[in-house]
Amino acid sequence: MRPRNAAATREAILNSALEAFTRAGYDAVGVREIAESAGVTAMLVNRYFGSKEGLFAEVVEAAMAERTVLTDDPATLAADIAAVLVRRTAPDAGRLDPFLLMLRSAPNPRAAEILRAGIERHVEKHLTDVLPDKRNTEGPALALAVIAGFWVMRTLIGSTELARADEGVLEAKLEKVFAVLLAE
Amino acid sequence: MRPRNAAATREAILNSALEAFTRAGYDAVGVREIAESAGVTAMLVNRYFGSKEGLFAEVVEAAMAERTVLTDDPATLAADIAAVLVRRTAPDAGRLDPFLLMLRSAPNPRAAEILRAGIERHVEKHLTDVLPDKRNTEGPALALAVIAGFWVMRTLIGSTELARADEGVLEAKLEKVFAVLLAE
DNA sequence: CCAAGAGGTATACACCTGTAGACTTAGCTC
DNA sequence: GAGCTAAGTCTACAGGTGTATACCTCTTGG
Repeated sequence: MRPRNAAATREAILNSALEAFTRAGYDAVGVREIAESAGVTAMLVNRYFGSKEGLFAEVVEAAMAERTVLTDDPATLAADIAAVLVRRTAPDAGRLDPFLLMLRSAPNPRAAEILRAGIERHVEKHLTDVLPDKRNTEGPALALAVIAGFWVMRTLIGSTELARADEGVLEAKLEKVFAVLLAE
Repeated sequence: MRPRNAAATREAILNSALEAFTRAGYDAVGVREIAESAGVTAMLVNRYFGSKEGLFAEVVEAAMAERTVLTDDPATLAADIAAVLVRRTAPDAGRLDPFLLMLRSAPNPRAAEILRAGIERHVEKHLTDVLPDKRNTEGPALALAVIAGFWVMRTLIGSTELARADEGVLEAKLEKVFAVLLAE
């Protein structure tokens, strides 16, 4: 049995919740399930985080705050995003990405609102900061939409076309798309 | 009370289910709720459709089979898709689109598989048929990903940037993206 | 050494879930 | 008008949901 340690237990719950919410989405995961994975009772979760919704909010905050933007060089940004996107959505890739967390939990309206705030405050902001042209505000938002859509079709839906396609071709086409959106 | 009529009742259940699944997603809707909207008992739903999953499969089939591709002219295809996409995802638009059905139900793996089959057999096929270049098979799949992503961010998440942006600008940028993906 | 408080658990409630089996009732045919 | 069959309903079950209240127990400070 783990020694009593509030901070460590909190962390364990948070990790367990991140894994579960990312794997199955907000609605499909029970508080008891998260608690058990953390070696703890369901009620302790609510004691530390107030409610399932409060826990989710902290998970989102932690997941989105990690810097995911890949380069600071606007010239190679489109190519970098395309490459990382294709790699991370590959059928054999590890499945623990903020976009998965978002897409699997977005159907719940309260979760969606929390996600919107997190995305805008962190991910979208990171992307905007790298771009030189501050007037192109739709660009980052549309780029995130493309990333989200690619995740949906390749991972959630499991499109056979996107699974079969040559990754080099996908990457090249996506790079063109991001170039169009982030340019000017 | 509606006169006894199996065909009409089936139809009523199907309509009610389409509305409910599109509004809330597969997991968030109960069979009782669908039944009640159709003026019927929950058990009748299962009697006609075997199970909730069977009902969902029929709903998806019906929703996807409706031809949604807008023009047969490849020259104006990119512009048409962009225009309709922006219009249908507008904040005040009616919310009954196959993409919403898909995105809200995709977190459930069994629902996702049903959706994948429906998408590929109908929507993706329609789009592919219009294109002249039969070797560009990733194009339609990627275009669907972009459409899905735009729906997610604008409707499910409620991105403030995509809500605030000028619709003409969004449409223009999306047209460029679809042009890149669907060209040659 | 022992009490106080933090860390954690047990029990319970009110409600909802999909669906199986037995039942009732309305409508058409003869 | 009687009777059969299709259309539809009732009851029930086994389990799961989030979370509020009351409780226990380990660790630490005096």
